Amino acid sequence: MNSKVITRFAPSPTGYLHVGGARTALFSWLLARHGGGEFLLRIEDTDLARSTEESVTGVLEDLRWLGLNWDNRELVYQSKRVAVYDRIINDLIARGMAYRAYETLEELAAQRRIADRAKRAYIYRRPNLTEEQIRKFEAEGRASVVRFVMPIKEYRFHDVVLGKEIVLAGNQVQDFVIRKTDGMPTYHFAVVVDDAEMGITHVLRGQEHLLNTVNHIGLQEALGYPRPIYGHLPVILNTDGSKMGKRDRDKKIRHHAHLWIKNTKNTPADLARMAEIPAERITWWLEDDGRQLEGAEHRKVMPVVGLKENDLPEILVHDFRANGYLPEVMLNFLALLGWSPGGDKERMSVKEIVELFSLDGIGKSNAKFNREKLLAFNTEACAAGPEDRLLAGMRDFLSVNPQSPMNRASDDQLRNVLKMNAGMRILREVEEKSRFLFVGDEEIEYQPEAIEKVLRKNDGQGLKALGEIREVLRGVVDWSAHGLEEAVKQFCEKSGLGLGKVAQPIRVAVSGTAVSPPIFETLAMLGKERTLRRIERAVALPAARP
RNA sequence: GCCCCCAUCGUCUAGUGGCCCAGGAUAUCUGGUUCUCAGCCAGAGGACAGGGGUUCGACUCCCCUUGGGGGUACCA
Repeated sequence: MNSKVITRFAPSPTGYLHVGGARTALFSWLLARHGGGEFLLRIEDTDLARSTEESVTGVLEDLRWLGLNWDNRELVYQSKRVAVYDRIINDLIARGMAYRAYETLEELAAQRRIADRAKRAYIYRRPNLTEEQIRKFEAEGRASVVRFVMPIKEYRFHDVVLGKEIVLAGNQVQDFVIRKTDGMPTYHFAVVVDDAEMGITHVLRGQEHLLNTVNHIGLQEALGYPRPIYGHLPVILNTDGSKMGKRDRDKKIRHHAHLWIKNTKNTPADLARMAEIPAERITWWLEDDGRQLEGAEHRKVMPVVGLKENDLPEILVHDFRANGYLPEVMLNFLALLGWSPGGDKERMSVKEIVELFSLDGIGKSNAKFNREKLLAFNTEACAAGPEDRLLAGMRDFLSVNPQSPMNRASDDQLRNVLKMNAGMRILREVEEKSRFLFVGDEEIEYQPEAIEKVLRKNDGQGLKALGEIREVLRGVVDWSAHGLEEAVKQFCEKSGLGLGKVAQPIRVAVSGTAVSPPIFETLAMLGKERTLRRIERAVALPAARP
């Protein structure tokens, strides 16, 4: 009975789920599913200031999209369990294993500075307060935290991912805070209590927690809790080696900010004004590549410098969804980021991954997130995907892109579009290449470069061809991809024009761009009437740049 | 500064002392296919960070150096 594996994912709802968190969740989920165990979800919202219900909703939705289902019907919210934590903390205090500490943040910072100047690590140890001092602090109404009396000794634990014993010397441990001035427990305390109460057997988490584990062990020993098995996952990095989620987006926005300033002859101060951010903040940011803006500031700067959300590299699970990656591909790719079944096996279904998963296949070193490979995986999955799978994927993609005109398409139309777009890499490409099929004939926006290059170049050669092919198309009776191909190819042969010289002008006329699905299928789907109307409109375009 | 972790092609990795002058994927390059984009097909180049040990034998074990990452919060 006690051999049953119980794992958990415990996000703190301070933002949406990013790929690092998703991978942690995935590995915990895999560990549970592989052994027929349980996977539980808990919301670590002890940081009242940063936690939001909105991000809880978002994280849950992303997990559902990925198919990482959890087994507890009732979610555990730490913020709702303060009474439980309080009881245990008060008991620790009564037993002399925890105590109130009265230093202000400033006082602590000053002590750290002193240690820093002496080139020592700052270690907090219990100050010797007299009864009288304590009474005075309390009388002053001075705020206090509760610190745990961390037994000073060497701590060691086995890490299943690293496959080794982690040792921390006694002089490295300190009395850490377990209850904050606002009355909330710290992460370190709540995590220990909840893991024990939920019967968690295996804790997989990011490597940033590696040394925190000794604090948790200290607490477990004081409270008489069993120690779960720990495994600390390597970090996922950006291509430039920075931590994933941090730098890539900032870098791109900064780049565009510089371009914007250069091209529009504006100043950083103008940018600051238009983005409604203090000018000092913007100049501070722009003058050093090592500096970064906050997410909220990014969102203000982006529209000013002409960037849209999906111009930025994807970091959040939701970004990948909104760009049209398939969740099972994300899972496959994420699983491979730091784990391998051994041998040459790479493309796996979720079921296979569950079957093959094991802790000792997890790597120890940090991995850089490689978008090209993910793209290749997605391309392959799209090519292999059954029609219904792709249709469902497309519907899901459209549901998170409600502004797309393709939301108007029927299932049959979508199936058709999907088929025409064989070779797609992500569903967003399908949308971008085919959306023109679902907008009104008068709403087609011609791209200036396309007009120039395909229609006007060489004395309006394209326009001329377009005028001629219009007549041919008017006479086409069998308006199917096949019938159209026959008619157009015949025309090409007769007039000595390459197919490209004819297809491109038609493409621009019906889509407004130089890129579309194969032309005959496209025209067949658009229908004779709409095709001719769009060609009319294009033919009427001025022959030279106005 | 102090503490901790890590180290195979550009990237993700296989490899657990001889099967490896290192395999796969992706990216790159070359050629082919094509009405655009994408795709597809064929082929090529590309790595054991450096230095010491241990051993008959090290990519594999040990040590040092270097490099990368994490922690050093009343954030998680």
